[in-house]
Amino acid sequence: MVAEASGVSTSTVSRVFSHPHRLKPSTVARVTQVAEELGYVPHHSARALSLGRMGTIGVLVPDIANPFFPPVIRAVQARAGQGGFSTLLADTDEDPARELELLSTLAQRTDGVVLVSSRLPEETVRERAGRHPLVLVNRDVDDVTRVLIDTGSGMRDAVDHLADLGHRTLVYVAGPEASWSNGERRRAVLEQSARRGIEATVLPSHRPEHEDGRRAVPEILASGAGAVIAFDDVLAQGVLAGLVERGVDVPGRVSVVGCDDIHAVRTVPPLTTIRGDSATAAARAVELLLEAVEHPDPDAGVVREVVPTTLVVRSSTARSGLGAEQGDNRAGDLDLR
Amino acid sequence: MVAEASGVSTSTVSRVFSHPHRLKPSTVARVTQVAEELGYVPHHSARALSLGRMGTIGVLVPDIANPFFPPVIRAVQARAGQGGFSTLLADTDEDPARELELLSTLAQRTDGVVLVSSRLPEETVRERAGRHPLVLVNRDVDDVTRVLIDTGSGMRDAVDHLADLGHRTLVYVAGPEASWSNGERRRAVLEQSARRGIEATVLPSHRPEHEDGRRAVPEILASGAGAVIAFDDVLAQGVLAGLVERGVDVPGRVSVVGCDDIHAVRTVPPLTTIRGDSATAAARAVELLLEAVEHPDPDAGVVREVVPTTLVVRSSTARSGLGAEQGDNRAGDLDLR
DNA sequence: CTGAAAGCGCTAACAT
DNA sequence: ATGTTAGCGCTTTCAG
Repeated sequence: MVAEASGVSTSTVSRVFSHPHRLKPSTVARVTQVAEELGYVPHHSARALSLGRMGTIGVLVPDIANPFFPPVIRAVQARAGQGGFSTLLADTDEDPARELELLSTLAQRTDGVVLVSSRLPEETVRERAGRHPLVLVNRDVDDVTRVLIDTGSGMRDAVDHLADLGHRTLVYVAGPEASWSNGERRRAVLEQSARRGIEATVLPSHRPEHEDGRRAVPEILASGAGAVIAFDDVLAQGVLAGLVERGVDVPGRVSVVGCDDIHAVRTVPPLTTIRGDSATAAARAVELLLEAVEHPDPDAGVVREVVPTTLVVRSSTARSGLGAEQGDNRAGDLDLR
Repeated sequence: MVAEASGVSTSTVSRVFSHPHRLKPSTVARVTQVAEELGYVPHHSARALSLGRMGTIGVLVPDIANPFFPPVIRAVQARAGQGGFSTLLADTDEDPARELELLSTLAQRTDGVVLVSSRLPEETVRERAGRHPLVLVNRDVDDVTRVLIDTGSGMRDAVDHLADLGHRTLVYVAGPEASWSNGERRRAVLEQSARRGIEATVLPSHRPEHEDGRRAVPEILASGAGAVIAFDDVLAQGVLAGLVERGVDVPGRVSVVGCDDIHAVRTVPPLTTIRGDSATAAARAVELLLEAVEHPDPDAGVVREVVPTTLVVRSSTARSGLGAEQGDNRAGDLDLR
């Protein structure tokens, strides 16, 4: 190795880059100097091979273009960086097959992976977690370490809020079938609606995309419901757009609530939504993962953490029937197709 | 290695995973079988060390939460995946110091990096490109391979469009100072405005964030300009929101144009903007990078490619003075602070 | 078609 | 405080 041009052994050079404090300051200085001049940089793979560690963790998300995920990814990167780890990111495009494939690839290249909003079957997740350090975010699988955002509770608050405003009918615009969050949210909405005497219906299976929300509007109007709760803010915003296009007053004629409080998405009117601290959840997941990576303890037991949510009331929800007298739109009845 | 439990040598196992066709099908089958059972997976770092290649490229972007980048990142991942490479992603948070640091880290862990919208000084970029395969997107530095999106030309079209609508005054809401795109766009707006006899002013230095756009509104109104061109759609959407809040009619009283055609961002009214194919640009960048990685040719010469843009006219721009008679807002004069 | 042996660049005992 | 010596797990001539 060229760095011995500074008259020391490879071990010394190695130490300069790993345990500088165990060396005479003068040598450190000299070697650093020479290395700098020669543009020498420790070879990462060699280091990883020798150390038996990659210094890298992976993050797998369903859709990097969904504004819910960037803050999560950022938080993962930030927390991993603090621990001296880099982050490998991959996007599954909401496709379970691709997710499994990428998970395998990631597993080979990292010391552990944070799997966010996995769409994989429970058994598969459990099986993968057995082979490799793995922590879940937004997915509740027994025997696998996970950190959950309790949007179910937020949904119950949302239903209460709507009930308090006098609403008796509501539709839940569902998200991806394979999403655990969607299951939680739907169940919470349905149960709490029953409890509060609200008639709730579900419009199933939407990709969390603006267009999907927009396209759900005819059905929403056809249902005649006075309120809609969407799986997330992206869908909610699409619903809002579709409603506005048809001249339906929000919140006068129908109230809309979203989920996740994606502030990057500004709406008119500002959306009532459910806020959970996804960044904290992500950071916690990384901490749990690094713990498992750095202190592998066979019988450490898995952890299940839950971060709370709160309902943020803005201007997209109002008293039921408020807009009735406006009578300026019967769009729902006109444009059902 | 455990895989010799199948009665062959390590070389054979290695070949099973690299050049299966050079082996007797029966051995391949047997070894694959055993490997599967034992859950054996080739050790990535060892492979990389031996091969002298990582099988990974890096992407560095200023802000993963800015909707302009996810499609770019996706395109990079997709194209890299086709070439059998994984993708390492990092986010610089618009901070040059962090960018340089991350670039070094990435360089160690990858075979090459795609540097998107770099905020680094030209000299630094050139210097880094000398050490490591590097291709730029949205940044024009001599002697470094790059693919550019020609938004300058789009901006000229936008100015023409506005001029044709009778506008005589305009303000350009600038993006990050260190952004090459911003430089190009500002220059194009200024030059074309001069050419068309439009009086153009610049509101400098904004982060491409909704809030920053919103906050620029008082100054925009104070300028009395009838049109605003924003650095990008994120800022434009912020401007729109700020304008709406103050009851300023768009496009009646002021026309607004954005840039990038970030369709995830729906606005009311739909935004006139400049569309460029960022995904294609990103994919090209990866192709160029992989070419350099796979066929390192010292005197290959750098490449400079430009992808074109088009002006997409929607509903946020209209004839100058259209809304004058509405007289329902003098918000600009009232709310200057 | 397959085995044996050397080496990729680094780190970690083990000397000294 | 530093040099020596083995590997880390894989790929690859070179033999057979």
